[in-house]
Amino acid sequence: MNDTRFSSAVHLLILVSEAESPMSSTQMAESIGANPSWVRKLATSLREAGIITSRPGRAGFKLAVPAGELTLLDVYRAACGQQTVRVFEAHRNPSDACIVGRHIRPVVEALFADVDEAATRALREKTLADCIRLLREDVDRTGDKYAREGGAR
Amino acid sequence: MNDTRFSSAVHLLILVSEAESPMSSTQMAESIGANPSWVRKLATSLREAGIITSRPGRAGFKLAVPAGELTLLDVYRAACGQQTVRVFEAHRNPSDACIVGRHIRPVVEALFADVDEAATRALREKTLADCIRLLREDVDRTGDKYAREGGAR
DNA sequence: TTAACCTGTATTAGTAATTATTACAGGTAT
DNA sequence: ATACCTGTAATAATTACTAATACAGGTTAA
Repeated sequence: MNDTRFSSAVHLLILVSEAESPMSSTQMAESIGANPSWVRKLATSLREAGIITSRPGRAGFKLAVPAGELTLLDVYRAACGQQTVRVFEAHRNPSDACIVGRHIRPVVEALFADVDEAATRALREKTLADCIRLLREDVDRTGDKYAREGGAR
Repeated sequence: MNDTRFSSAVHLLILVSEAESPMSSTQMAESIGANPSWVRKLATSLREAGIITSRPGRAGFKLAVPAGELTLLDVYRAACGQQTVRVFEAHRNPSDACIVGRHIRPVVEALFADVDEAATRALREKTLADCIRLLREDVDRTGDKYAREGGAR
């Protein structure tokens, strides 16, 4: 997992939560800096997980859950399709001809499991509302205006 | 960072620590299931970090630090060239034309920093000796023989 | 009711990250 | 002096990720 789906999903959900007028996938893709089709696929994952709602033919994604109750672990699971965060990649072809090669897998898996669990726990402690709060703080800090160009975003 | 250097480095260090007779990079590459040249590059990183010693022209990598004092964070830093574990990748092109795009970076960075720190802490708590212990347990559990084919590996 | 825009999805192409391959200049040991 | 080794560079191949394109419907508003 070295993709940007999780990061983009957080961005997307902030847009969904905060936009004054409903945004289309194309508009969100422009804000995220990604491809509209890719964004729709990401949105589909979030919808299937029950995080947002959407309907064919009609702009207007909506949060299906209060931002304060949506943990980033939920977001991660939906966006990346994995129950637990996967921090490292195990080497794929250890040799069975060697005693170390024959037994390295469970070793690595046990180690990784602990790291993964620590990362997963960290994600569970945060919600989308925390993200929105951080964003607003940064907006305030920089003196930027929250509404701009018509207020839609 | 989605490569297998960390996982491979652990494997390599176990070999270095446990092999009865010194192994060459080619032998280690065979055990790891990777390319000899790539393994030598990995070994170079470990040597530069003071984790192992080696000399041109002569097989025989050696641990430069007691296995019980070598944390996996040390290994990670040497193998991957990063001070802290990097769990997620941030999306690269958020648009400055959008208020969310303008302020999402610090939000994402703050979130990621917490996750990274949790993962980094987990790595710091483990040593190479723990890995070797796990490996031996698995060897015992499966009834495999630790020495085999001459005992070298 | 038709034009404009939308979602959802599939397919293919492009790009970037990762590893393999090859090569070779020396060092070391038997 | 032969065989094997490390260290390193350059290039190719592979894989993972994203972009691009297309299109079948759904929806809205003039």
